[in-house]
Amino acid sequence: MTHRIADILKNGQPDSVITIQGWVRTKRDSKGFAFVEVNDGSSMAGLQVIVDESVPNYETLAQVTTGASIEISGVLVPSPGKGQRIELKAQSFHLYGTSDPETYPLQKKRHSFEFLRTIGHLRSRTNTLGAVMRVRNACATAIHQFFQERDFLWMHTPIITASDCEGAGELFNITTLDLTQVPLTTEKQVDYSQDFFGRPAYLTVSGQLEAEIMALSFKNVYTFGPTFRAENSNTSRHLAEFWMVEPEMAFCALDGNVELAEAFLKYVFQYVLDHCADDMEFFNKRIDSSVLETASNIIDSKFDRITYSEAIALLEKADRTFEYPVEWGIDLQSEHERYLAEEVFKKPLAVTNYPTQIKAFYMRLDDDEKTVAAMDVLAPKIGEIIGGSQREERLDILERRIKAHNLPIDDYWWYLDLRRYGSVPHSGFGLGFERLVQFMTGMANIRDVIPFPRTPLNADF
RNA sequence: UCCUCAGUAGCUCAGUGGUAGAGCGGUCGACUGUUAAUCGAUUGGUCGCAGGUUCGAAUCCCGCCUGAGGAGCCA
Repeated sequence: MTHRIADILKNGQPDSVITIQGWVRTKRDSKGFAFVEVNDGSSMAGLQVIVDESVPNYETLAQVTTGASIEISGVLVPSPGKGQRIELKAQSFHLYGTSDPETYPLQKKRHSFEFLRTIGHLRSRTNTLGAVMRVRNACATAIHQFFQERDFLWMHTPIITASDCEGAGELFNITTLDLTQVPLTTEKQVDYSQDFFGRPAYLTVSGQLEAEIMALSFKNVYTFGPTFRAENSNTSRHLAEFWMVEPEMAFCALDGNVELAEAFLKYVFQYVLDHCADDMEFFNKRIDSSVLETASNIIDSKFDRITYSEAIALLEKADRTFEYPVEWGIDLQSEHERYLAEEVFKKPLAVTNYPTQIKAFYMRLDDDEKTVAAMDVLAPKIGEIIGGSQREERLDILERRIKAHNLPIDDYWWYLDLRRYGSVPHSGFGLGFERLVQFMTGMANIRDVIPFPRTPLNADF
């Protein structure tokens, strides 16, 4: 039986006989003995192992270099050196796979994230990416735990969609047609009747509409899965393939939606602090010295709530000029969102009731019809982290709004049916999972918080 | 997609018209408690690609490719 290094570092007692398996991070040689630091991905810190001449096969230690895979058995002893409570005195070791130091790209020194992206198959062995992946895993666990504790059903909404009526962003077309010989109709259009689904098909850009179907059967549901946008956007906040969390609640108005969003963020941040303390300290020390403060700020402060109109009033009386001028009716720019979250409130806030013209057709029309029941949660440093709304549940108004947006109303037959048969007020929101991990860790680039980022011109690994 | 910047050794970078450089890494050696070990020696190049100007180009000009930051769009 082998031991997990994280458990040994935390609970390992002197004189215990243990076996570990992992990858060598560094080796420090001296005459007659060497220190080997081994990491198995279970924690930020590795276990320091002392191998001296008395160990069988000592001569093969020369091949134990950075990146090599190894199994070591020995006795735990208190460490006389600084930096670790205990260390492993090796009695035997087995070298599984060597790692040629001439060509192994990871060095002991710090690498740029840009370089690490070019070695996506090895970067997860670094301190930072290791910490990111553990935090990412904890976030995902926290999300499921949060919703499951509240009896939300996890719903697997489709990844392939045959209607482009979701209306958010550019879609990836999927097809089994021979692209070197595309069948054409008599009107010289692509003849999709010969394609796999007999019609154009795409990768999903949102599971919301299907989540609404499920909410109107099970009351509270959530989706958590991959989402695709074919936008040619090259920023530190966009991916072509990302994961999205979308809760949807029946018999729930906008207030309940804001309450859920607040409870959700607090829960996830607390969970990660509880389960990834070392990793979070690492981010605070090496990546962004404000992540711990931000986390406690999220957990401890009651989110403020203001309407869009109140937000505009605050921006208009701000003693500074914005690149984008402020007036009622504009969509809030990132500079506006950051001003509100970072300088006015200095904590997360929910902005509600945006102008009808700038929001999606499915958001519930307010009584004056000038605004809709939308909500965005704005956070310091990151801006919008959650976007959601109460959905329009009134059939006649929804039909009117679909027409006003010049959308093909026949495509929405099933969405309208939900308002025809047992319609109820319902609400939900969407959260970009990678942006949450970014927010949590302080990582500047979204490509470094997902194992294998897909962006324009980049689909390696 | 737009704007700005960048691309030189395995990595991080210096080098603004005249012999291709440094630190780190790697290799070899020394060292009985290291922690980014230390010390000594050594190794290492299609200067992104293609064209042009020039006696001479990493350096100046044109085009392209790739990356980063910002913007837009958004999650």
